[in-house]
Amino acid sequence: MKTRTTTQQVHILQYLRQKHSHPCAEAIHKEVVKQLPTITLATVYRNLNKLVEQEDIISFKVGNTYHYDGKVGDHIHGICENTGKIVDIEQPELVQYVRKKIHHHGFTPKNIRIIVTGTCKRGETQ
Amino acid sequence: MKTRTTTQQVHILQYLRQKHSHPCAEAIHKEVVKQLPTITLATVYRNLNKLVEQEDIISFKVGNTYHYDGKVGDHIHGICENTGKIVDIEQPELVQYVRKKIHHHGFTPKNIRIIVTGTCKRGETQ
DNA sequence: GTATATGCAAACAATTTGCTCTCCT
DNA sequence: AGGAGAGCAAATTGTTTGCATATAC
Repeated sequence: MKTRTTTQQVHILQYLRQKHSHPCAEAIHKEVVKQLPTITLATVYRNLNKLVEQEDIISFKVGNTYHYDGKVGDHIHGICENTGKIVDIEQPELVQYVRKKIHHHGFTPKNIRIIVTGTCKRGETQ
Repeated sequence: MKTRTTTQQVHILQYLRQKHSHPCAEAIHKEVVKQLPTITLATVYRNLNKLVEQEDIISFKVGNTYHYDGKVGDHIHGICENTGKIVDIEQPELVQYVRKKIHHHGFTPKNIRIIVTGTCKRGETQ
């Protein structure tokens, strides 16, 4: 089953690449529908699943909801309990180090998701 | 609203403390219902939520489902793509190290969840 | 005794699926 | 032309909730 590049897919991927928040499917739909008025939430989900499979984007759960991220490199996600925001913690060497340690421990890692709850700088001043 | 210790809660907590897998609510219900035939899935969920809030247990998502763990100390969860099992990767110092690094990076961490997909030792020989 | 927790069934929210039609290639 | 994808609506899954009754304190 060869995959086909559709307008919808292009828009979704573009949006995720450009946007550096970590929107959920509904937020993505809300945005993309502005340019493609007929696109449905189901289509957004189907495309997101495809993009994740192709490793063009990554996904992770917060609460009950999947969030999507156009940045695929190793990084850490921080969920600020005060601002509610999901922030990127760019520490690729740290993730690399964790990866190595886990491997030494006898588990061959593929994907590593590190999700931290706590407070970001902005959140602390609230 | 002061909390009350019920038979149901005791059984659920006991089960999670003793069992070192990482069952989901349904699996817990399946087990606990053997001793408490009238307990419902809703009650299991209510108690699990309470226990998580009280920090007697921890929870984390894999795929669409919450999994629960009676072990609350810092550790890493490995999801083996071959066996399907969730294994504990006991590396408390590593998690401590990650915690420290994240703090230095400007995010004050509370809970850290590290979830790795890959293959465990047993999975590799399959 | 009183209020919190249970059991039951119904509600919910996020995500998926079946079907028909569209439109890439 | 042929088939992957879109759109729509309905289904499914995991989890939560409202209400009457049971039970812990």
